[in-house]
Amino acid sequence: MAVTIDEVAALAQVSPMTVSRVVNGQSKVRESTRERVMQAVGKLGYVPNRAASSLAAAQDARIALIYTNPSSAYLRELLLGVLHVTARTTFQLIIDDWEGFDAAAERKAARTLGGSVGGVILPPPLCESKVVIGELGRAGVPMVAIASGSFNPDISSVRIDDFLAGKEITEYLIKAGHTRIACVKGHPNQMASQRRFEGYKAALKEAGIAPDAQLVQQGYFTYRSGLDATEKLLSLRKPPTAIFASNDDMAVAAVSVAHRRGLQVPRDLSIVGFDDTSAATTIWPELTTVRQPIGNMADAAIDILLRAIRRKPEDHRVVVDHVMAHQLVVRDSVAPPPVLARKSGT
Amino acid sequence: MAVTIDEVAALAQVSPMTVSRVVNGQSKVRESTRERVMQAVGKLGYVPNRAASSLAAAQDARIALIYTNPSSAYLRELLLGVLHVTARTTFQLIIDDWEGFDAAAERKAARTLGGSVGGVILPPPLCESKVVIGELGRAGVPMVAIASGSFNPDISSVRIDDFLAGKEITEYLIKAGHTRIACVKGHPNQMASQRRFEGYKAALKEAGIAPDAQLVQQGYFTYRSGLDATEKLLSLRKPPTAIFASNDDMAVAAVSVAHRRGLQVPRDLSIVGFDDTSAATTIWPELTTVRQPIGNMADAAIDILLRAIRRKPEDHRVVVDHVMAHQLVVRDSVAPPPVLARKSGT
DNA sequence: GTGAAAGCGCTAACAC
DNA sequence: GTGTTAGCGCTTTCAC
Repeated sequence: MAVTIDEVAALAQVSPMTVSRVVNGQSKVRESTRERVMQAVGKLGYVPNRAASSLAAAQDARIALIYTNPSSAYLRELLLGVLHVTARTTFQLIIDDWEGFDAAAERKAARTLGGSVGGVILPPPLCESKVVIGELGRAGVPMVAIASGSFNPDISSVRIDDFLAGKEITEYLIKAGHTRIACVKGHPNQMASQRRFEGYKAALKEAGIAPDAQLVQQGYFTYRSGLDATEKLLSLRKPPTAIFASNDDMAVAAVSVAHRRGLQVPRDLSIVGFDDTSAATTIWPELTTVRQPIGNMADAAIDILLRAIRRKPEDHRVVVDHVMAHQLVVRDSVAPPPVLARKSGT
Repeated sequence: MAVTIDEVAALAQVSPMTVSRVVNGQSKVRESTRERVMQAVGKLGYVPNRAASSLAAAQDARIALIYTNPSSAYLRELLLGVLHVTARTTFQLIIDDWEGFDAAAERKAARTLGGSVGGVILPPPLCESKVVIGELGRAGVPMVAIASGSFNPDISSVRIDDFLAGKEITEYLIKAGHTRIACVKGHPNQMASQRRFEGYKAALKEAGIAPDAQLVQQGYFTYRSGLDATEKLLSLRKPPTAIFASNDDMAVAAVSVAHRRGLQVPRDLSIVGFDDTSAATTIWPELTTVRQPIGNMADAAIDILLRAIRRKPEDHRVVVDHVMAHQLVVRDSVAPPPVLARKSGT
C-alpha cells in the first residue's frame, strides 16, 4: 500500500536503518549516502509511518489539552497551532472541555486524566486553578501553562510578556498624541489581564500622564462586556480619545459602539486590541493590536512536555518559563486625537 | 512503563486476544469473561496503545486537508472539527495551504500529494477545482468534498442542503412579515453561494413575492464585501426591511452598517446569516443563522475516506453523497418589519 | 558510517 | 467463545 522504509532502502541501496537515520536527521551519515537516500525518498514519495515509528521508539505519548472556553477566539487560534504541531509529530493529542466544572468536578477529572496521559497543556484560566495544578502535580504529570500571563513556579509556562506588551501598545497610543487613554480590563480571573493593565499604567506613568480612575473599566474578555465598558467610557463628560481593550473581541465591541454613536474610528476615537485574532482583521477599520506567536507557543509547549516525558519520572519536575517575543501589529484603528489633528490642519 | 494488554490478560486469566475483543466492543465474548476483563482493565487503568493498534490493524492512513483560505471563520470551525476526530482515531492528518496557487501549481501539488496520502478532504473552493479533482482522481486517491454546496459525481461529498437551508431561512423572514427581503450573495466561485441564492428565490416565489433585482447584491463571503453590499442596499430609495447574507461575516458587516446609519437591529432592519460561526454570537444582537453540523461533517468525511482506503484500490471509486441535516438557529436579529410592528401597536 | 537482529503492543486470520 | 501464530513498519542496540 504505502511506501515503506524498505522500499526506499532498496532503491537507495542501503539498509533500512540508514534511511531511518537520514529521515530523522541524525548526523552520522556520509553526505553522499544521505543524498542518495533523499533522492529515493523523493522519487517514491516516502512518508514515515508514524504509528510504527512511535511504537518502535516507545515515544507515543498522550498529551492532553484542556479548555473551558471553546468559543473564545484566542483558544481557536491555539487549537489551530496545536493542530499544526500534531501534524508533524508523533503523539496522541487528547482535547477535552471542562467548561462549567466546579472544584470537585475539576479534581475528579484531573485525577482521571493524571492516570492516562503523559503531559497536559493548560490555557487560561485553567492554568491558574490550584485544584488542577495540585492534582496533576501530585500525579507527577508534566504540565505547561500556555499564555498564562505570569510565571508560577509550580508549572512550566510558555507565554509572552503581557506587561511589556500592554506597555508598548499604550506607548504607541501616547506617541500618537493621546493623553486621555482608557483601558478596558480583561477577566479578573486571569493574570494576563492584570499584567496588561499594569503595562498600561506603567506607560502612562512614564509619560507623566496622571491616571484617571474613570477611564478604567472592568471587562471580561467578551464582546458583550466590551460593549458595556465602551458605553460607559463614551458617556463620560470628558470621554477618552483612545481606548486600549485587553483583547480583540472587546476592541471590536468598542468600534461597534463608536460607530453607533456616529464616531469615526480612528478619526474621532482610536482603539487598540490585544491577541491579533481573526476578529482584528474581520472588521473595518482593521485593528492595531498585539500579536502573540501562538503557533510557536504551541510548538514550545509540546516540546517542553515531550522533553519532560522522555526524562525519568524522578525529574519530571523541571519547571521552565519560556517567554516569547510578541509583536505590535499596526493597522488602521489609531490616529492622532481630534484636537491635535485639528491643530495640525488635518 | 504503561500498562499493556498482556498484563490485563494475565490478571483476567485470558489471552490478550480476548482482552482486545472486549476492549474493542466485539460481540463474541461470554458475559462473565467480559466482566472479568473489564475489572482487570479498571484495576490496572489500562489504556490501549493507539500506535500499536493502528499499526497492527493497518489502519494508519494519512489524510490530507487542503485549504486556500485559512482566515475564513468557516474553515476554522472545520479544522476544529477535524481536530476532534483525530483526537479519537489514529491516522496522520496533513494540513496544507494552497492559497494563491494557479492551475499549474495546483496540478503539481496535487500530483505530489497523490503519491503520499491515502485520502484527501477538500473544502470549498478547492472541491470545485477541475484540476485538483482530475489529478487526484487519476492517482486513484479517494477524495471527499466538504460543504461543497452540490454533488459532483467525480467526488464524494459531505454537505448540507444549501438550497433548502437558504429557502428555510428566507421563509423564516417571510413568516415574520417581511416582503422586501434583500440577498447578499456569496462568492461566485462556490456552488454553495448559488444554491443558497436559489433557495432564497424559491422561498420568495412560493410566497408570491415578486423578485426585485435591486435587492440582490453580489458579495464574496468577506466582511468587506458585506459592508459594500449593505451600503448599496440601504441607499436604495426603497430599502429592504430584511437582509439575508450568505454567510455570517457578511451579516456581521450588515449589522455594522445598519448601526452606523442609526438603524436598530432588529427593530428597523432584520438580518440573518449563514454558517453559525463564532462571529454570529460575538456580536450584538446575536445573529439568527443556519448551523452546519461541522463536527459531524468532519466525522463523516473522515469515515468515508477511511472506508475507501480500507477497500481494495480497484473500487476506490465508490462515490457517496452524504447530505446532513442543517439547523435554523433563531437568535435576536429578526423582528417584524417596522410597518407591521407599528400596525400591531409595537 | 553502516548493517543485522530483535521487538515495540497490538490485532487479522485462522484453528479449535 | 477463546487461543495461537504471525507480523504491521519502524527504531533500538550492538556489532563491524
